[in-house]
Amino acid sequence: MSQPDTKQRILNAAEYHFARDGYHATSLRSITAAAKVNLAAVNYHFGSKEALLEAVIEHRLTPLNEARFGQLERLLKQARQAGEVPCCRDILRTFIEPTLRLRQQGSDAEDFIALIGRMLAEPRGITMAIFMRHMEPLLNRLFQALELSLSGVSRQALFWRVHFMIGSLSHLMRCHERYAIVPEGVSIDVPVVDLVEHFLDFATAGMEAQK
Amino acid sequence: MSQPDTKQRILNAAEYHFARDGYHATSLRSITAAAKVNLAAVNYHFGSKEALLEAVIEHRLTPLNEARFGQLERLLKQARQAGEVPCCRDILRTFIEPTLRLRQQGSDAEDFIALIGRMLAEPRGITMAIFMRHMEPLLNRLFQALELSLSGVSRQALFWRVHFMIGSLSHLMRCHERYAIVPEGVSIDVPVVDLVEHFLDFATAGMEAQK
DNA sequence: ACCTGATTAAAACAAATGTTTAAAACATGT
DNA sequence: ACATGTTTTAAACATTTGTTTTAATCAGGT
Repeated sequence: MSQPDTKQRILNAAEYHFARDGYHATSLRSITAAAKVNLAAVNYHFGSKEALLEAVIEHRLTPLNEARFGQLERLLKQARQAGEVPCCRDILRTFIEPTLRLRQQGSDAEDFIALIGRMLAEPRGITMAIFMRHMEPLLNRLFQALELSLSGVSRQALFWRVHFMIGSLSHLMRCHERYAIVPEGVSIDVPVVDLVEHFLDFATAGMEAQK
Repeated sequence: MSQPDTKQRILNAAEYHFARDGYHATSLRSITAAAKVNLAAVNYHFGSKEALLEAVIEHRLTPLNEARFGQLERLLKQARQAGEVPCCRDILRTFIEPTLRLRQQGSDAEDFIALIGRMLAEPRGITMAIFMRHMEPLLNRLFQALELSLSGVSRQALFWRVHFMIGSLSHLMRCHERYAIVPEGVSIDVPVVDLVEHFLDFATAGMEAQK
């Protein structure tokens, strides 16, 4: 009864604390305390703090990226069969929707989404390297698809726009409730579906912008 | 010959290292080593590591925000006198241009811009609190101006779009040269003027997007 | 019941952290 | 030249960090 889930408990606690406080500001002791396991368990099961981070990433990012990849391929195939070019909004949706879906309450990956956001912002080094290794193929495919759809936008401009879009997304993922700069009459607690549409409104228009 | 600039040397070194490695991952010893001052000098001149961070922020962000504020007010006044409503692109420009100008090489605040980007991404706590305290008035004013210009966009939607825009900007500020996902035929080393226009193309379209 | 390998537990380790202390060096005004 | 307040220096401080060690505990097969 004790062994089976201790590894999982560590993963969950690590996810939570890495997401909340960042990699460097999180100590193994706070993780093991939250997971109610012995301090040495981390090094026993994962080898090191860094390997633990990679395990957390691997555990969540792999399925997420598979979902994103699958949806994108499906869309492209569908369009190809219809002899059309997929529209920008649909392409972006394949990337954004599976992501933000994880953000909704009770998704059990709620924390992870903040962690990705944070990784995209952490300084060069471990976190970024790990993250990019897992993202590169998907990002390349996404860029390729967008290039197909937005033939009017130069390669250079498209690159920057994707960059901006990723920035918007990572910022959104990172900021759950914080940011007290909420004007009157605005609610932060908006259903994820609405949030996706808000994002797609913004990002699609930005992508398609005429010079 | 020794006293006059030791404080400044610490500030510069701190700026560099905080920007490069983040607040938590930077040790006072690496700062004082780079600044070629004694370790205790930090606590003597600034009181604590946290206070040093605040000093760095204060030192750079105050003039930057004054520039942004000034440009925005000038624009609004100009429009008011002409009986017009300032266009979204111009409003955004007052915010973005002074910012990215610091990014260009040899601006001596090159590091700082990365630091802001990083602060916007660091977990709740010290950094964010310090940063927000300095940003809130300007952000409120910016929101107000945008609301005036984009009367067709709901308050709620506008809030999110500003959020996305800030995200794009902070991501851009943070990523100088990294991000190896550079497609063929794309150059990262683009003049700041061009970068500003790329950004404004994207952000303005995103802001003005029809639902 | 006993052995074997895997897991947990408590303690200790060495290294690095921010901060403080106390004395030395310096500059400045008289 | 002296005295005074400021700055610099080197050393030490108490914590905290990730990791390792050693022994205890557990589970399952024979």
